[in-house]
Amino acid sequence: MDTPRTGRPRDERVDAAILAATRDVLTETGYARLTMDAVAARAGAGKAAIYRRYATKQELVYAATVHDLDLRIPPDTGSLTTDLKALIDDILATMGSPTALGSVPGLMADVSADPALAARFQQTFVARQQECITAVLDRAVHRGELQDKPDLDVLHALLAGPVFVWLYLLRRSERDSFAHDLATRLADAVTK
Amino acid sequence: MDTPRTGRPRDERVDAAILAATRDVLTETGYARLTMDAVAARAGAGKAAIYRRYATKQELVYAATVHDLDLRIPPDTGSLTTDLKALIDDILATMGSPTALGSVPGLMADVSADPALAARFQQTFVARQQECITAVLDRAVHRGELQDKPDLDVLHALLAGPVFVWLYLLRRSERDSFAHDLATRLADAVTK
Amino acid sequence: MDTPRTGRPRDERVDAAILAATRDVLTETGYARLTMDAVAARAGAGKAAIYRRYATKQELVYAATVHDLDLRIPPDTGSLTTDLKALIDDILATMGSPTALGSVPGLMADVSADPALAARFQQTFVARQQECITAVLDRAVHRGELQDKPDLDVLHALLAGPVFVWLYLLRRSERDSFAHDLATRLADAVTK
Amino acid sequence: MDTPRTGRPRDERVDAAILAATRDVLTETGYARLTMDAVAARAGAGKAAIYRRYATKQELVYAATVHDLDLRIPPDTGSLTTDLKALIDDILATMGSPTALGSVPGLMADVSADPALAARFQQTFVARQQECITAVLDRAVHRGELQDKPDLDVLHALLAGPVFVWLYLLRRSERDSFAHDLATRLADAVTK
DNA sequence: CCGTAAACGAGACGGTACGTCTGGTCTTTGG
DNA sequence: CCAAAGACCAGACGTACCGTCTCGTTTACGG
Repeated sequence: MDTPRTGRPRDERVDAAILAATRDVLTETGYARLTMDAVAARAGAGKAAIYRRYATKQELVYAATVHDLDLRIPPDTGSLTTDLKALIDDILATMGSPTALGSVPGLMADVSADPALAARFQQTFVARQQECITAVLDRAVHRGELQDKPDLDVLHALLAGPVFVWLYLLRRSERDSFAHDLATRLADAVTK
Repeated sequence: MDTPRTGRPRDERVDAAILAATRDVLTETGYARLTMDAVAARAGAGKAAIYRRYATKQELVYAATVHDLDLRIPPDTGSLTTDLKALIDDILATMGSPTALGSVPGLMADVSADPALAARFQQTFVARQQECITAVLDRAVHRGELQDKPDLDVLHALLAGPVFVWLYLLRRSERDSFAHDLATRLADAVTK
Repeated sequence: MDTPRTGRPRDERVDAAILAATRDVLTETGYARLTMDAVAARAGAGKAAIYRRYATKQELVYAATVHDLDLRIPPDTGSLTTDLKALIDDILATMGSPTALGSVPGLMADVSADPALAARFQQTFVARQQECITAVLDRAVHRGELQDKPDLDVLHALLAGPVFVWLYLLRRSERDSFAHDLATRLADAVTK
Repeated sequence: MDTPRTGRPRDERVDAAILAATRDVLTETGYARLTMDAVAARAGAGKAAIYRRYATKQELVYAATVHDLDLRIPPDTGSLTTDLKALIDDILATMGSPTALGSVPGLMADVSADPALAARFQQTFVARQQECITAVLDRAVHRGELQDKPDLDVLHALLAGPVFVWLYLLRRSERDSFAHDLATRLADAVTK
């Protein structure tokens, strides 16, 4: 490894302060108006301390945001429809937090512009969502609700896409009824 | 109105050159690295000529991009599934053009950050997509494939969301098979 | 020339404001604590306006300082000693101004570190001082006070050097008596 | 005093390495581009080892430079002119060394900006030069070459100033002829 | 057919943020 | 307690971009 053996170690409180400050600024002003100086000032840190950890502004926002978007495998609720509903609720909750609302659209733009960031996005965010979907589908197969599992990418797109569009583009109907309607229709779409 | 009565009229070739230059720059370098100076230089125009037409960079990109995203009402293909397939193909084609690939994610970030832009986005892009969806659903009801039409926003999210996710996030499976799979499952989801 | 033919011309008031602001900041805080941001703020200008005119901080300070160090040919006072006294007084006045006191030592360091700046320094400041010395010597020869003129560089060093040392290093004796003593001794040194 | 009584004694090799590294960097890149990190790296030392010895960058450069500028009382050569010549040669040699050429102008800027440093400069460098001048003058008085000694500060300025200007500003004529010419004229200036 | 008004290319303007670098301090491990 | 290593804060550096403004010139329309 290239881990240094000597010298002053990184201060974990600085790590935390930087990420917390980033989230604060994102929540208050949104991605477009986030500045590195503002984050540094808020964190009580120097800019060098930030750039020692993250090479660019995009990496910083990525790190501060993606960590909070982490999903847990949804608990078994007894049926495919309710499992999907739980998963959708979880995604809506994480992607709909005040911080996420301010940062995710900008983050998506960064990710689609930077292959390196895109690769990391695949391995963390996308992979994690697909794990959760796989778990739900496996349970449905085990219950006998499904004969064969649909293409994972298609189902992923069918689940995450509508949530994304509703959160960042439409946001008109009531949230829970949207989640319920979506879960029901997805179950139908999958079970044919 | 604020229509001027006298003075030199706007040169339409400048209009066209600006939009063409914007699309070129978007395609080559993407939204993040598009600069107004680059567009002006490419168009052989001054920056004032751009700002006379578009108040901000966002408006310029919006105008250059959204015009090409315009959908036509899909022709009647005889069934709901094939109608949906045609609509999805159309959306994939317009949103998947080289220009759109470079600009849409950034444009979405702008839209979600600027309420004024969001309103215009609703009235043009979103409304147009929903018109097409409504036409397809009406035909399905008329054919007797559907009893009652689902909530428009939910179906819109169900259709546009997966397309968006596949284009800008996943893009792994083959395009036509994705479109086919998605159309089939949407038809199932709608007809129950 | 590479003078641009089109475009907005430089605003002379900005030129003046930048130089005036530079002199103000030099006088108030000295060279070591002068910052480009402070100059820009004081001038009511953007940093780009400064860097469009001066490539580096050194060039800016050089331009702002050297202009004020310009000497006039001393008037004929009737004798070599009094001519030298007048010249020394002039140098003491220009190099001893509040702005010069704050900037000259730093400027000398820049000049001796940057050959390009040194060349310009030779052609303006140094050449101008030597013109004045030459004029004084010529008059002395014409009066018959001198048979042959001493080496110009040596006399230049003999005149400017002590002034420099007194101003920036010693500064203990009373100024006019120093000038008088120096002028007398230089006249002796020259006339043998 | 703040002399430590216990613990590990300072490593004299580190002392030497720091000063040697400072002189190397000064010679190679000049004062303006000397950084503490560069000195530390070159010395194979940590920055703390430097700051434990010198409070500021200025003090470090001062220490590294001034030590080499130390003059010895010039030996009696039999006449005022030759004594002055010997002293001038010594000053030219010390202030004209590669290290001094790179550091003295910057050092002068520091000294004139920082009263504390100026005081130490007076007590070491300036005082030492004046000791040498005094010794030369005393000998001249003793020989009967001089009736009364001139003002020490004025003579100091008359001697050191020209040397400084020639070394750092003009540097055109041949060195030894400059020294000879200067010594002769100073002797004339002093003896009237 | 001439004057007015607004368009045009070019590029300077004030302002803001970027990512880098430096100075001087602090904190670790190890001798 | 001292050593090297290197993280820390603060803040200046020079660059890039935005949206505005100013130049000198060109081009339509109305009187």
